[in-house]
Amino acid sequence: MAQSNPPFMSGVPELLLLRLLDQSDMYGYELVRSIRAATGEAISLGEGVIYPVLHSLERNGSLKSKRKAVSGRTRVYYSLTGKGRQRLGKLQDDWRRIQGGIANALEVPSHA
Amino acid sequence: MAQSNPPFMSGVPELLLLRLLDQSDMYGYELVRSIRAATGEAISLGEGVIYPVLHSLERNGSLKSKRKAVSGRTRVYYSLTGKGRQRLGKLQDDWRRIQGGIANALEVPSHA
DNA sequence: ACACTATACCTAGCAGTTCAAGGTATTCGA
DNA sequence: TCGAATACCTTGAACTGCTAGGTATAGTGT
Repeated sequence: MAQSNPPFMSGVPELLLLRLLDQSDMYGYELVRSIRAATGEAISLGEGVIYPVLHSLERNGSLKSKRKAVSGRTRVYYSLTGKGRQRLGKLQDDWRRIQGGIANALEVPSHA
Repeated sequence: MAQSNPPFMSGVPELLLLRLLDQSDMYGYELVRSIRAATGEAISLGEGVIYPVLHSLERNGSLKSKRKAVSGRTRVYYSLTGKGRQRLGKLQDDWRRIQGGIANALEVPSHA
């Protein structure tokens, strides 16, 4: 059946979104800039990445949304659910694991 | 014509390969196990990942290979070239950058 | 009044990367 | 002698994330 596991290093956009939403509710457009800021400009994810992730997280119950009209414009604020907080924990663990693994490999003294 | 940049978090298999080969010459099958070991079992890349990367690195001049017969079996040993060492440096910098960015985002005190 | 930028939402389609699953051949241990 | 381990390899597909669009409203400068 050729059932493929997700690539070993994926889900980072999801992790960052959940992490920021754990600190405060935010809307999509805001998250785009917040991710850039929170990572010290190291990571810049476009709207084409953010919105689809937001939608799939809401579909699976990790987020819930609330539309809010602000001076004529509509914003969709997202907040974490219990399931989302759980998901965040798992992704954080996964990340630390692979991050630590790579750190190990890199820390070994160089041959030169 | 829809020219896409590589995903912001790719090239880790390549990084690990180059890093290990910087320590000592190795052959493909050996690298598969070395990566598992060096990362403390955190990352496990199959032969289907390793061999293609090895070949493309050789094609672009980052590695050179040397066939060696060992008790009837043929092993292909790879070693870093100058270009490969340069490539390793760049990938290491890239990695530290994005790794640091994510660390920043995660280190901010949690809302809970 | 008009244009231009920023805000704010969204989707389709593709490109690049990694993965699973095979295939070949030799050697070694039970 | 039969299976597991060694050692090489490729194909095809899955998955993620990127580019490039699209809509609409509000603010700013001229």
